[in-house]
Amino acid sequence: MNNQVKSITKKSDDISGWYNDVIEKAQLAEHGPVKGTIIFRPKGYALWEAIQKNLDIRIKDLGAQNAYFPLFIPYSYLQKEKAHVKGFSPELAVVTHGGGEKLKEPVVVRPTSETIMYEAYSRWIQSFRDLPLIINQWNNVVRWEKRPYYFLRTTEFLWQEGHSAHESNEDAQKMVENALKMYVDFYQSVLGIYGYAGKKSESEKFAGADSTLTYEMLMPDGKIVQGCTSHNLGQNFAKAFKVQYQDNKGQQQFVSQTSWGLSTRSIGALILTHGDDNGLVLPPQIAPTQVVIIPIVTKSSDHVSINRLARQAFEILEGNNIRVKLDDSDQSIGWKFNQYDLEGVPIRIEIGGREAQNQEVSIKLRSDKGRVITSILENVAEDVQNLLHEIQVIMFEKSKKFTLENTRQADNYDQFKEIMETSRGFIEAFWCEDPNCEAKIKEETKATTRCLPVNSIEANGECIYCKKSAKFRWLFGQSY
RNA sequence: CGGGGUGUAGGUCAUCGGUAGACCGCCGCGUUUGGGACGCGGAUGCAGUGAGUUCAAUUCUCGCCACCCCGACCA
Repeated sequence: MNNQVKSITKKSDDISGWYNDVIEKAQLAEHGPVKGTIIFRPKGYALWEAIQKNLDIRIKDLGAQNAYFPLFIPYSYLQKEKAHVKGFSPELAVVTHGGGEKLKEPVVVRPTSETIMYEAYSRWIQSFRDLPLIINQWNNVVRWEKRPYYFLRTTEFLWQEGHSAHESNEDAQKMVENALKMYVDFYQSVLGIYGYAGKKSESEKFAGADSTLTYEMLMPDGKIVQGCTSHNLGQNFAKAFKVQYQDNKGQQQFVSQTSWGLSTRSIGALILTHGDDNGLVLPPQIAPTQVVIIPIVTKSSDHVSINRLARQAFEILEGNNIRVKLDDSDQSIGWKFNQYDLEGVPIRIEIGGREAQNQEVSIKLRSDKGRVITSILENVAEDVQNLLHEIQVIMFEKSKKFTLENTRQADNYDQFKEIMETSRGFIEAFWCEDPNCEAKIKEETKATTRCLPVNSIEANGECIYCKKSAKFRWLFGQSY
C-alpha cells in the first residue's frame, strides 16, 4: 500500500493544492491541452447537469424561453457599444482565418452574447406587443484568462445567459431583481452556500451596463467568489443596436434591457465551500448520487440475504425518487468507502452480515463520520429523506455561520488593512464611492468592493480611505 | 505581461554521457473483503521539440513549444 499516491493535500495546509487534488482525484475535471481549458469528466459534468436541471426550471419560471445563438460574432458587432468593447477587448479570442483563407472581417469567439442577440432583437421587436422578450441560452463562452484556475477562472466556461427587453426601465429593473432573487435562492437552498446579494460599484459593474447585481460568497481561504450577475443594461445596447418598438401612441421607443448569468464557476464555489480533507462534500440537492448502498460480504457471510436486502433497499429508495446507487462491484470495502467519501456522496448505507441477520440497514453520513443510524426497510425511505433534508440544512447553516463570523466592520483604514493582512473575509466599511479611493484601497490591500448589500441603511459616515462623507458601508474583500 | 518551476509508461516521479526504472493504476490467475487487501505472472516508452557538442545524448549546451504555480490584469 502506498498512501502517498492516494492521499490528498490537506485543505488547511494548502487550499489550492487541496482544490486541484480533489478535482483531479474525484475525476471532476482535468486540464485541456490549451491553457485555461478544462475537460469536464463525467463526474464533473454531472454536477453541471444537476445545476442546469434545477436552474432551468427557475429560469423558465421567470418567463424565459431557451434559444441558441452562434459562437462566432462579427468583430464589428462588439464595437457598437463603446464600454462593452473596451471592457472585453483584452480577453477576446479572435479568429482571423477560416477555410484556409484570411477572413475579410475577423470573427470573435463570444465572450458573452449581448451583441449578437440584440442585433436579432432589433429585427424581432417592432411593437410594444412584442415585449417583454426574455430569452435564455445555455452555452459556452471564451475569455482569454491569463491565470486560469479550475472552474473559477477558465478560458472557456459554460453558463447560461438570460437576455430580456422591456418597455420601461422599471420593468427591466424588476427583471434584474427577480433574476438575482432566483440565483440567491438557488445558491442558498440548492448549493447550500451563504453569501451577500447587492449592487456592484461603478468600476466593478459589467462593461456596458447601467448597474450590476451580484451574489458574493466567502470561501474558506478568506477570498470571495462572485456567484452570478444580473445587469440592468438600460438603453445602452438598445441605442447601439437600434432595438426599438412602437408604443401604443405610435411613438418609437428604445427598449430597456437586462442580462443575467450563472456559470460553471458555481462548481468551484461548491467544492471550496463544502469539501474537506477526504474530498468533496455535496449538498443532497445537487449530489448526482445521494445515497450509495454498499453490501459487505465476507467469505462466511450469507451472500444471498445480504444481496437481497441491499437490492430491496435500493428499489425502495429508487421508487421514492432518491438518487441511489448500489455498488456490488468487487472492489474492497475500504476502497469503496474512500471512493465515495472522495466523491462526496451524502449518505452511505452499509448492509453486511449483521444487518442481514437483523433485517436492518446502517446509515452513515458523509459529513458526520461519527454518526450511524439504523433503519429497517419499512422506514428507510423516510429516514433517508429526513436525513438528506437535515444534511442540506446543516451544510447551509455552516456556510452561513462561517460567513457571518468572517464579516467584520472596519471603522478606520488601519483596522481595514489589519483584517486584510490576517483573516481577510468580508469587510464592511464606509466608502465615498469615488473610484479613486476604491483603486487605492485595492492597490494597497488587494481588497475590492464586492457589493453594496441590498437593504443597506443610509448613515452619516466617513470614507475609510479619504475620510470624506460616505452614505453606506460597502462590502470589501479579495476576489478570486 | 513579469517571476519561478516542470516536460521520462495512463498517473506521480526516480535515474543517468553507453539507448530506462520504482510506486500507483491496468490485464490474467488464485486467496481475500465491517475504512484505500495480498501473492504470482503480464502489458504499456520515438524520454515535449529542433539544433549543437560527442564514437555515443533521456542525460551536457543553446533555441523553440507547451503546461503548472505565484504576481499583475480581468466579466
